[in-house]
Amino acid sequence: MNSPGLSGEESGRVTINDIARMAGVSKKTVSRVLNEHPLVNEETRKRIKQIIAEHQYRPDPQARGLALRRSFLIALAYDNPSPQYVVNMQLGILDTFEDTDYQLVLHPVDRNSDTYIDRLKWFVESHRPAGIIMPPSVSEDSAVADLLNELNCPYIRIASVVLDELPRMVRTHDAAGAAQAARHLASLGHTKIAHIHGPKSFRSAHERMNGFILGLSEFSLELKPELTVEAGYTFDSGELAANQLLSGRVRPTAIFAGNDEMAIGVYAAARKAGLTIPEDLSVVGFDDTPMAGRITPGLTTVRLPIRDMGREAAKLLLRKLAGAEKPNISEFHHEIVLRDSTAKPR
Amino acid sequence: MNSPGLSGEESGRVTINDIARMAGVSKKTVSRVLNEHPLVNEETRKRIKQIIAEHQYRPDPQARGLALRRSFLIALAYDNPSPQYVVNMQLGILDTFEDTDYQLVLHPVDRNSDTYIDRLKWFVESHRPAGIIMPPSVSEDSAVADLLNELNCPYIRIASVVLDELPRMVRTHDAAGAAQAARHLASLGHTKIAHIHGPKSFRSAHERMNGFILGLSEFSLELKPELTVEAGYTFDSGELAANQLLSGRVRPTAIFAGNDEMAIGVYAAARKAGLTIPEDLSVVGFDDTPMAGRITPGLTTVRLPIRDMGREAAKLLLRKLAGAEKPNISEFHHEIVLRDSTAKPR
DNA sequence: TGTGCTATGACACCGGTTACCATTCCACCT
DNA sequence: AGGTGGAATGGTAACCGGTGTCATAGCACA
Repeated sequence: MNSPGLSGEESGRVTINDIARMAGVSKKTVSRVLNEHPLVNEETRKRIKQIIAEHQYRPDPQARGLALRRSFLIALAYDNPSPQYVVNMQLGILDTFEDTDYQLVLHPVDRNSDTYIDRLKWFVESHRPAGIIMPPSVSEDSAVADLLNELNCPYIRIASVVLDELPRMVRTHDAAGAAQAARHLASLGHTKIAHIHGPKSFRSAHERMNGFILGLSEFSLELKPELTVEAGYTFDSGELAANQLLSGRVRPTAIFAGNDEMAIGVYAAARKAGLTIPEDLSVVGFDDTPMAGRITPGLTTVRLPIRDMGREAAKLLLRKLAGAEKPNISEFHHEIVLRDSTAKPR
Repeated sequence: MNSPGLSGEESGRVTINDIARMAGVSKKTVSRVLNEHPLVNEETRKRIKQIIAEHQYRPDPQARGLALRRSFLIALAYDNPSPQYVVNMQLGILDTFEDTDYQLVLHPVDRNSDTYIDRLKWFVESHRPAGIIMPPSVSEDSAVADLLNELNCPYIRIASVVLDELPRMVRTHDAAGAAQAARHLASLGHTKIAHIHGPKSFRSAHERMNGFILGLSEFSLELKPELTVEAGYTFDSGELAANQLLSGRVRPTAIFAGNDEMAIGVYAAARKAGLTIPEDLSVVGFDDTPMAGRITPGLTTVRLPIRDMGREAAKLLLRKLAGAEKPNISEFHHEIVLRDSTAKPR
């Protein structure tokens, strides 16, 4: 009814050409408005914005991407086995992307395969994602980082240690969190304290163990080698490790597990050994998975705000894409969640 | 060293023009080969394929999408609150997409917001996904289906009931699974059997209850109204419902919960009431979440192969995109997993 | 009159696809 | 034997919907 001389009004999609025609300018000017280019007359800008709003025009991301030689996809490259972790990370990232044009695509990585680097390369080369977010342990993989640098693909790493010369990452303080666990157990009066740590290939496993040792040292305690076992961050491996500890020469009165999964494994082992938690054995986990609150007795654990971290990682990435030069680190701190799995030794 | 006369060899990306030049044909012919068009000389086709392979040429999905007026994105539109479910669904879908050009993007839906339809519309219109996969309960939302039909966007629904005139979906048989649970409890000798069902807004909750009733009826048992409680598929609501059941006039000797979360809530309630599982109370869940196997005693539950379902949903979608006209349903069946939470009543 | 800045447009280009046309070759018809 | 129609094949140009480069017009200021 309005905009006379417009032929394609009924043909479905509104394009930049339509907007340009209606505003009586060239499409280049509309493009300038879309991209917040400064050299546009204020009047013109307002008029075009008005028309864009009226017609609910949205530039086509594919066309834009083609011209810009990049897409509006952000990939999450992950290999964390915990559904809880993965989902919360996704949700956090999506929170940030909510009103942007960016879409989150999933790129699970199997670091045991011998093609994961090729697959990633292939993905980046052909889909040209705007950026990549990597939680541990992909974030700790230098082969991946090298590849992305080579391909000039922006990325954000989430890790518990500083990994880049030019740091651009979300940093957690696993060591500090583990230290809290140590202080808690030590202040309850435990002295025979054991630790089940995660696989050596995970930096987080080291961080947590070192932090734990540090925390103990504040109470003049130390972590004895015979009370230290490596496991695989899984329930079964945790149970196995606990069996070993509980049947050893010195039976610990408290166990700090490197994650909740393994802590739950400790529960199973304790039950089979006829021990009651927390009376006979105190247990502390790490992660605060939902299960920690569901199980009986409730598991004392160390919480990390995964969703917030995802949100923040995405924000850092957007800032980088917007051209921010200043490198940046966002720090996140753990919080110990006291439940019913810890008590004074008897 | 080879392909003389080729100027752009070093300029980064291999394009369809490069391939055409090397093969001495027009890009149209290369395009025909890429799209499996029949009218190409067999010799030519082989030569071109050879060159494509040698140079690892991959057509740019964005350029392709622009020309085809669609993208190579498949969206997962979901609102299932269980991380376990979501992650396995994602993994299944990704299994299928592994060697295709399709990428999985996440589109969580909040059906309580009053803008979720607009957001979905906006997404589909601007990103033109090649298709959408919807698990429950989004799959049961007719407003969503109507929208997608209107926008002419292919989709696959995953649900426990047949929803489309022209069925194209992955179907589960929640009723049959629930019937297995009923048979199991009945054959152990239970007669005072209770059911905690999920929210009325979920079709699955109805299916499970109806199937359970059907299973009981085979043993001439019925589900008494006073032993039937509605809850919200969450841990807390399950615990609450169990409290109600256990303090009622007739105390049940067995409870079938509509999902594992609620079943774990029953565990908590039983413990607080001083009841031992399975001696005093048998419990059956639904879903077989990882927690079912971790908790003590192990939870007897009904398993659904989520990952397989995701894989299959993606396959159906690809088939549809490839032009298959025949409507299709893939059926999945449940399997009861016997653990230690059920026993004869005493 | 020359210089420099703002505001805008013309046009090629991103890397594919499609519509349409031209050519060759062969079978078939008169 | 020569003309004609159709299948097989491949070329050209336009197009998808944006962006970059460069040119140009208008105007203030020196």
